[in-house]
Amino acid sequence: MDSQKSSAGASKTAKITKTPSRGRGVQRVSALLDAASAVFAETGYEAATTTEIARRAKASIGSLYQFFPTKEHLAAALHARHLESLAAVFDSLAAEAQGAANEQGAASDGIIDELFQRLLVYLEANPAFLVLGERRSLDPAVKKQARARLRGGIAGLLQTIEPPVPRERIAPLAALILHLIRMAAMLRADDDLTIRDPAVAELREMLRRHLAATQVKA
Amino acid sequence: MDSQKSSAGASKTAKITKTPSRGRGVQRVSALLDAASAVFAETGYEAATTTEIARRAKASIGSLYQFFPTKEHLAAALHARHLESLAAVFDSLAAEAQGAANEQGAASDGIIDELFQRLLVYLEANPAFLVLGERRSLDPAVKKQARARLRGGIAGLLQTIEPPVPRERIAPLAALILHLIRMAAMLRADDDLTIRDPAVAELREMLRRHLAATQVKA
DNA sequence: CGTTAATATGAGACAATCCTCACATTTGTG
DNA sequence: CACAAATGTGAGGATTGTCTCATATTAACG
Repeated sequence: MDSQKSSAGASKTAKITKTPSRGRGVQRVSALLDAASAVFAETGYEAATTTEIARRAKASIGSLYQFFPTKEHLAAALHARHLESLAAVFDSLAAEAQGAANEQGAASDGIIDELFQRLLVYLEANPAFLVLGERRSLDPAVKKQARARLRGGIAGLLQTIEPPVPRERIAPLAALILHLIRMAAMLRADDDLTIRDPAVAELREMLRRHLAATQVKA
Repeated sequence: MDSQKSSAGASKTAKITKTPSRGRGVQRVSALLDAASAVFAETGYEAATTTEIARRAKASIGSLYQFFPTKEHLAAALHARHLESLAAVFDSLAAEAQGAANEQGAASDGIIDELFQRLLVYLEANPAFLVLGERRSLDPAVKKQARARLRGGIAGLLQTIEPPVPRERIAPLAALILHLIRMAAMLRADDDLTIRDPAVAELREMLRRHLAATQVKA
């Protein structure tokens, strides 16, 4: 919900975004973010126009700039919002893994399959997230932080599976899996119907095999 | 070298690009393409300006527009040029595989490793290719054709390895490998130093394992 | 009901960029 | 050398897009 980087300083033109304090404002912001998500997904970051976003949110441009002093701020807020949603996915998945562990004594490695599935669904439903995560204007520090957060979530899940994965492989594996999921999403969005489903199947099988081989069976 | 789509019709504003007929023009075109490659790689397609490209090529904007009637035409020509180079890589690799087959009786599956390596090197040396292949304005038909060409190259190599890969797995595998290589390139460009090399290693090991398991040992 | 802070509006200032055009220069050719 | 075709030039037309601002509307609260 926090629309701007008020805490992590170094904002050159310390332009203060007005956070809505009344119900109407909150709704507007939400509608603007929704519209932005759609437009960014359709046209990409650069080609997206603030005018079009405002139009779709049934707001005037002035209204948009009341809450988001810059197109870039709008993108940042939307990106942050998506990250929150993804964090929720990780949390629920971790809870499931925990539950399974308590019942059976150990979490299944199927949790990774489940993760793969859910993230894929999320990314297909919210293509703007990938667009925003790859846009040129994204502050490298923010990008790094976002990646670290996602990798951390995956690493957390990797730690729970049984038989275990060697400690030192967890970090690179998490990075790999994150990229694989993004790749699967791109693959589904881009490619030919006849090729994309078999290719995604091949990808998942490859990952399962690799994971199984990496777990220490001893 | 063919700068425009003179053959495969359906060009709406059938604007005819002037192909250089004198040596000076050929050099200009080459310099412009080089400059474009650099600028596109640095800033992405949309943020790249024709003015900057002309400046780097030490040409005037007028000169640029003499040979490329549109920024988009320039991008298309550059994309085509990169595709040619990549085709050359595939050819040389196929020749090697053929040579190895004649000497030892069967091509090694190490040829895929070699492919991976060479494409990775090419993509790192020519980041503009990825930029152009993913730009929003890229004609879907052209994109499809480019992908098919690359997949075809990989499929050709897959067919030569011994023990063989089942026929019906070749196409999806080729698609998968193509995406994996792109992913590896992005991974190297994007990620943290401490994570990227282990992650790429993990990726290559995963692919090797998957390939080995897919080959019919019988 | 009256005051005031929040929210809404859209014309247009300002800047950036693609591309054109009228004209200049170079170079191959008879 | 004379001529024509190819190539070179850069000011500026035309368009587009971000963001500002003066002003209008809404709604919470005593």
